[in-house]
Amino acid sequence: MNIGILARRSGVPAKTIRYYESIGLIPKARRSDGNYRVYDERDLANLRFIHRARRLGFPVADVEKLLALWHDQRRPSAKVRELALAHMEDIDRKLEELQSIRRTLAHLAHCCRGDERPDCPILDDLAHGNSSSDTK
Amino acid sequence: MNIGILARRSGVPAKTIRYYESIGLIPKARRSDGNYRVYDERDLANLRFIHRARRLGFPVADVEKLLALWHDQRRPSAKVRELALAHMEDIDRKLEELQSIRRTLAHLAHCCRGDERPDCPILDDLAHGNSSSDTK
DNA sequence: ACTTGACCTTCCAACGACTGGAAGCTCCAT
DNA sequence: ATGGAGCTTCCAGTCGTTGGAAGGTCAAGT
Repeated sequence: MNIGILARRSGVPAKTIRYYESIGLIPKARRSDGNYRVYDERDLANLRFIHRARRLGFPVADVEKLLALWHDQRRPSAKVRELALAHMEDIDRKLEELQSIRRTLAHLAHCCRGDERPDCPILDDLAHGNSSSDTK
Repeated sequence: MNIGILARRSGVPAKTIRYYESIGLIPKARRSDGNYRVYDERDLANLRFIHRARRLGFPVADVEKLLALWHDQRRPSAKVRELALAHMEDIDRKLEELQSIRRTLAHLAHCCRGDERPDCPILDDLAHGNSSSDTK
């Protein structure tokens, strides 16, 4: 299987597969006579795993750990759970920040008439920081 | 006012102020005899504006537009409102994605016992994508 | 046999928004 | 004059790709 097929079947772009090889997330691929990378079903399974973990927002470093745990038949599931929970806390922090920002923005946009006139509470807030943009 | 003072008073690190100058977000500063950057209260007001806009998550390109509108006495507030609303839509998209990821993660972590045994629904899901990690 | 076009290779650069660090200059107080 | 804080420039690194150039390979069609 060439890299293009692997890309289509895994959902990971060829460019990204090469990148993953370059940073050591996946092993160096065997090469054909014409120096093309050659892959098999195991590589596909690996890449699908990686793709799903990335879509769940795990950083590449975590994906590496998850892969290692996946390949380790004797892993304790506690370690995986720990990684997932830590990542969730990260997400919760981001959610809270985004929600706070969203609230401020919604309030300001609501206060702003949004017409041809120049007076604008959004700019006033950015300029003087009186009200709600002090989100932390 | 030297760059260190400006940094302290604006909340923007000196390094970042130089970076903003280098990308043209703020004008090139006047220099002292010893080639130090010299700032005044207007620069401080500018930087505070930038700092608040950035904290609200506006990308630097938007901050540039907001700054220009702020300096334009004849701006229509509609333009500012438009920028703010577009940014809010962006935030809403991110919120939805994060929330979807969070739900999946919470479900998986809930299903995983997290003990010394190797069987782990989180890894199973990443490996075979049966359930809920197909968030889009 | 030759040509076309799709696919592959490597390498370098860019994205966004900084941040770190090295090497060296300036300013002020002691 | 010496020390140390603060400033200067420049280059590199962060994170995870992505874009593009220049060139090699492969299979199909004429």
